[in-house]
Amino acid sequence: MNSVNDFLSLDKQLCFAIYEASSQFTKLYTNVLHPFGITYPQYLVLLALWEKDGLSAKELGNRLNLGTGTLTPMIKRMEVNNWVKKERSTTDERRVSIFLQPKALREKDAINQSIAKAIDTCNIELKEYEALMKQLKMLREKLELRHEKA
Amino acid sequence: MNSVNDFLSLDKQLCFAIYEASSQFTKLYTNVLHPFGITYPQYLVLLALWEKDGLSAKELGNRLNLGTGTLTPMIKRMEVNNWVKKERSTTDERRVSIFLQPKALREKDAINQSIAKAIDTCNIELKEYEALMKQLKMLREKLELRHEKA
DNA sequence: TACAATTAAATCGTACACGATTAATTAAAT
DNA sequence: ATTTAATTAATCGTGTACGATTTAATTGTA
Repeated sequence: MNSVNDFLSLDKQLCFAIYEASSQFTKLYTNVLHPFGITYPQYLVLLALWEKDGLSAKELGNRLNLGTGTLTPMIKRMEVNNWVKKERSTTDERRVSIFLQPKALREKDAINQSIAKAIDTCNIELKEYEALMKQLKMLREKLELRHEKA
Repeated sequence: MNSVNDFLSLDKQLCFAIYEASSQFTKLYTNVLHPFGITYPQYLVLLALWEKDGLSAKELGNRLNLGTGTLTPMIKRMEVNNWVKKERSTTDERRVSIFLQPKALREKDAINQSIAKAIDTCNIELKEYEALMKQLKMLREKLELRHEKA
C-alpha cells in the first residue's frame, strides 16, 4: 500500500470521521428525543428559540446554517405538533417570526435533562469535550474562509 | 445568564459543532464533485470501492454506516451514471456485489486531485488534522460503546 | 410618484438517511 | 426432509438538506 492509496483510505479522511461522528450524534439524539415526538434538527430549532424566542425564519436559518427549503417545511411540521407558532410581522409583512408554544416551554427541562443524561453515559471528559470544540471551531473558521474566497 | 442556560446555548453543544462541520464538509465536497457528476455520499462509496472492489451491499453499508434504505437507491443512481455495476452472487443469490465501472477507475485520479487541491486551500495543519482525527476516534468509540449498552 | 433592485418566504426537484416491513434465499434444528 | 430461523436486499414512509425558481413586500432612486 503506497502513500497515495494510504491517503485515499476512508479511515484517513477527516471528512469521513466527521461524517461518522455527526451521524452517531444524530442517532443518539434521535433515540432520546423520540419519546418527546421531535427530531434532532427540530431540537436544534428549539435550542435556538429557547435562547431567543421570536426569531424570524431568516435569522433561524443563519443560526443553524439552513435555507428556507429545509426550514419552511420543518417549521410547518413543528407547528402541526404544537411546538411553535408562526406570526407574520405587521411592520414588515415579508418577515415571519417563530414563537415557542406552551408545550415547548413546558417540556424544555424534561427534554434537556434526558439529553444531558444520555450524553453523561458516554463518559466524555470535559477536557476532550473542550479540546474538540476548540478544534472544530478552528476547522470551521478555515472552511468558512475558503467558502468566502470561492 | 446562569450555568444551565449556558449549557443549553447552541454554541456550547458539541453535537452542533459537529453538525456544522459535517455540513460544511458536505458543501465543500459537493462543490468539488459537482463537475464530475457525483455527490459527496457517492464519493464515499467510490472511496470504499477503490479500497476494495466488489464489496457486497451489506459490507458497503457496514463500512459507511448506511442501511439498505439509503444504499439501494444510491447504488441504483450510480449504476445509471455508469460508476458501478451490480452483480448477483452465483453461490449465494441473496448477495449483491458492487463493482467499479471503467469510468470510476478512469476518473479516480482527477477526482482525488481536485479534492486534495480544495482541501489544501483550507490550510489545515497536519498537526490539527491528526489531533482532530484522534479525538474523533475517541469520541466515536465512546458513542459506539453507548449504543451497544442500549 | 413610479419603477427597478433588493429582501424574505415559499415552492419545487433531487438526493440522502433511517426505521420498519417485505421477499427471497440459505442455514439450522428437529 | 421439513420446518424454522437467520440473512440479505429491496421497498416504503417520513424527514431532512440544498440549489434554483417564484411570489410578495419593501426599499432605493430617478
